[in-house]
Formats: sequence, structure tokens, C-alpha cells
Amino acid sequence: MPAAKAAAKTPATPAEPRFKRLTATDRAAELVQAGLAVLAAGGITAFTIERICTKAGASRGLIGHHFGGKDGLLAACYGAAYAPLLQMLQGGGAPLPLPQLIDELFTDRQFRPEGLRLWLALWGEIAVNPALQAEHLRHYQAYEAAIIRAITDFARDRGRQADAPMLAATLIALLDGLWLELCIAPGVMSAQKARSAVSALLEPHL
Amino acid sequence: MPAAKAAAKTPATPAEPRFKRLTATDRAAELVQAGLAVLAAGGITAFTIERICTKAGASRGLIGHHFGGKDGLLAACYGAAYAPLLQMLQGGGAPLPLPQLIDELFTDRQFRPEGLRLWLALWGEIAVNPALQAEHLRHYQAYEAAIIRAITDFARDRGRQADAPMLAATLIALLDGLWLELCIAPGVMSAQKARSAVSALLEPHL
DNA sequence: GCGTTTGTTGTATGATCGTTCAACAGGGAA
DNA sequence: TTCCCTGTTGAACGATCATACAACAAACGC
Repeated sequence: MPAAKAAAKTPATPAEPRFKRLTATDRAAELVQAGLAVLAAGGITAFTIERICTKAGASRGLIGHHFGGKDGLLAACYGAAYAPLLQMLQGGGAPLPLPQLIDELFTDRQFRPEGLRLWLALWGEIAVNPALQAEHLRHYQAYEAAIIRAITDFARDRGRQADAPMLAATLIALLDGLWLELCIAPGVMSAQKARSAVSALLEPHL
Repeated sequence: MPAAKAAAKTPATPAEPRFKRLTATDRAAELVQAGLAVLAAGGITAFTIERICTKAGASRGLIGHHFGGKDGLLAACYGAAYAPLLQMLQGGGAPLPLPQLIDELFTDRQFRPEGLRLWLALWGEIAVNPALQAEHLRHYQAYEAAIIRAITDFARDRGRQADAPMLAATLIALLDGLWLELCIAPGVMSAQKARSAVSALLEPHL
């Protein structure tokens, strides 16, 4: 209806903007958020420019503009995925004691299927992408250090001696495995069962 | 060039066949093998008809012909990936005792990065693909049952009482987590450390 | 208001994807 | 040898992919 165009526009209304203009930081954050959502919903194969930009309500050119390409966005997504975990471990001033730390890990905020599906999608790519693998190693070391510290402190408070690095590696592996099972076979594994499994591992040694 | 056919071909040489003709079973096996290799090398994003057929030395039409499409081949690859594990658990007559079972799990044949990269690629897809998820559940239950049985028998022989299902779920999760760490961060995790971690988990309960 | 900065758009492009299918040919049966 | 079954080929197709880029416009300083 091209003829109605002029008539339809009321002269008073200032013709609302065709798009919203954000700061580079804000737009990047929205794209990362959309990227994470897409990864969690459809895995790495669903991580496409088209899908991400549609989800973010932006046009296709923006990923190239803000991240230099798809890989740049993926790296940013990886960092964003790790952020809540590291935030919890070392963000809020004093480090969390081991029991609280474990409880927090099984909070709905950390231990939920959609988050795990996200990690699964990322892990599959980390193993293949050297850049992501290097990035992972950095974050992993911070993660491991926090766990070791929590175990060391807890053992000291209880007056017991423990091989903290070994126990930390075991705990991290167990947590990853529990996450994995909850993600792949929901109904078989549950957060409660997972919590019990962690206790069963740690109790005898602490 | 129908007329030149007789003249161009040297009369002595029997004109070797342009392709080798296999039975449906053999060809399918070769395609599955190629699919597994491609998955292990490049993850799920490298799992393309083009790449797989090139790797298998076959033409692009064969995957559709033998498996009905890419998804059919992926399902077959999943079954083939699980086969060695199930073979070890219940293939050779009498079920393995727990210690031997664990030792076998850390054999080079089971616990090697390329095999783990394969699992990582598959896991990311299982979480997203309902058909694969159902298939996984079937195999997983057989796997879990074998582990539970091994734990039960071992505890009985030692005259101890154990929550075998719970311990089995924990053990499986730990194994998955250890595999994951070895795959994502080689150098940090090793088969030997992994073996120790499993012992640390089981010893106090058995 | 006006011009500049800079975030945004959307099309064009070439590569690659999965699937289909008609023609082809290996190889055993007759 | 001849025939026929069936495994195989490879081009054709439409869909989708990542990227580049020139035109556009929102918002801000002036």
C-alpha cells in the first residue's frame, strides 16, 4: 500500500527510529548473551551468525563489526560462560569455605541443564580449537587454585591432613562428570544425588 | 567418446576397475570408521558428508544410500563408539571383577585423548538430538548395570556393605570427568593421576 | 539546528552444506 | 559369455553458511 504511506504518517509523530543505537560495550554484551542462549539451545552447530543476530535483534553485520568474526564472538562467549563461576570463587572478597562453596555449586544458578548444555557445546569446541584451549587453561587454573585453597583451609580447620591438589583434581573431575550426567541423562542424575556423591567423595578424606 | 574407447585403451592392460565394490556391511563399516575419525579430529562441525566420504575414499552419494542421510550415519557412529566399552563390560563371558574393570578402563585402548575427543563431540550432540539421547540412555543403562554389579560383587567378597547404585553413579561421573580433563587439558591430567583419583574415591567405601 | 562520529543495516558474494537421482559398472549367477 | 542385481558415481539443486562493504542514520558536541 504505497499510496497510504504519506497519509498514514501523522505529521506530528517524529517517526520513531528504525533501530536503537547502543554503546559498543552494550551491543557486544547483548550479542554475547544471544550467543550463549543459542549455544545452550542448539549446541555448536546452531551457533551461526544468522541465528545469533536474530536472537539479539540485530543485523548480521554486527558480529563482524564488534568481534571481527564468529570466532571472536565464540571466545567472548567462553569468557562469559566462565565468569559466574570465577565470580563466585574469588569475586566477593574473602574466599568461600569449602561447604558453602559446594553448596553454591549445586545452586540452581550454577547447576542447571541449560547451563550444562552450554558447557557441553563449548567443551566440544575447546578440544578442537587451540585458541579456546589456551583460554580454557587460564581460567581452569584459577578455578583449580580456588578449590585447592578451600580444601586446604577446610582440612586445616578440622585438624586433618589431605593431599589437597589431588583431592581438588578429583573433585573437579567429579563435578564435571555429575554435570555431564545431569545434562545428558536428566532423570537419571539429579542435583540432590550429585550433592550426595560429592559428600561421599570428600567425607572420608576430610 | 564411444568410438575412441577401443583405440585409446592399451589392449594389453585389463583396464583396472574405477572403484571397488564392497558388500553393504563392509561399506557401512568403512563409512562409520571414517565418521569416527572425522569426529575425533575436528569435532561435530567437521562431521560433513564431503569430509567423511573423502576420508573413506568413497563418493558423496554413499552415506545417503547406506544410512539414509547424515543423521543415520551419526547414530551408527554413536553405537560404534560405545561398542568397545560394552564389549569389555559384558562381551567376554564372565563379568570382570571391579579391580580388573578399572584397570581396563585406564588402558591405552580406552583412555586416550583421540577417543575422548570423539566422546566430547558426541556428547555435545546428544544433549541436543533427542534420537541420540534415547540411544544413549539404552547404552548407558547397560554400562551402569555392569558397574553396579561389579561393585556389588566386590563389596560382597570383601564382606562390606555399600550403596552400589549410588557408588556406581559417582564412579561413572568421576570417570567421565577424568576423561574430560584429560581431553580438554592434557598435561594437567594423566591416566596415572586419574587411576589414583578413582582409588581415592572407592577405597574408603570398599 | 548542523555536522561529525560511529554504530547499524542489508545486500552481494562465494564457499560449502545435505540431499537427490539418473546413469554407470562391478561381479556373481545363469 | 551374457544378463541382471545392486553398489557406486558425480553432477545438479536449493538452502545456508561467513564475510565484506557501501550506504545509512542515530546520537552527541557544538
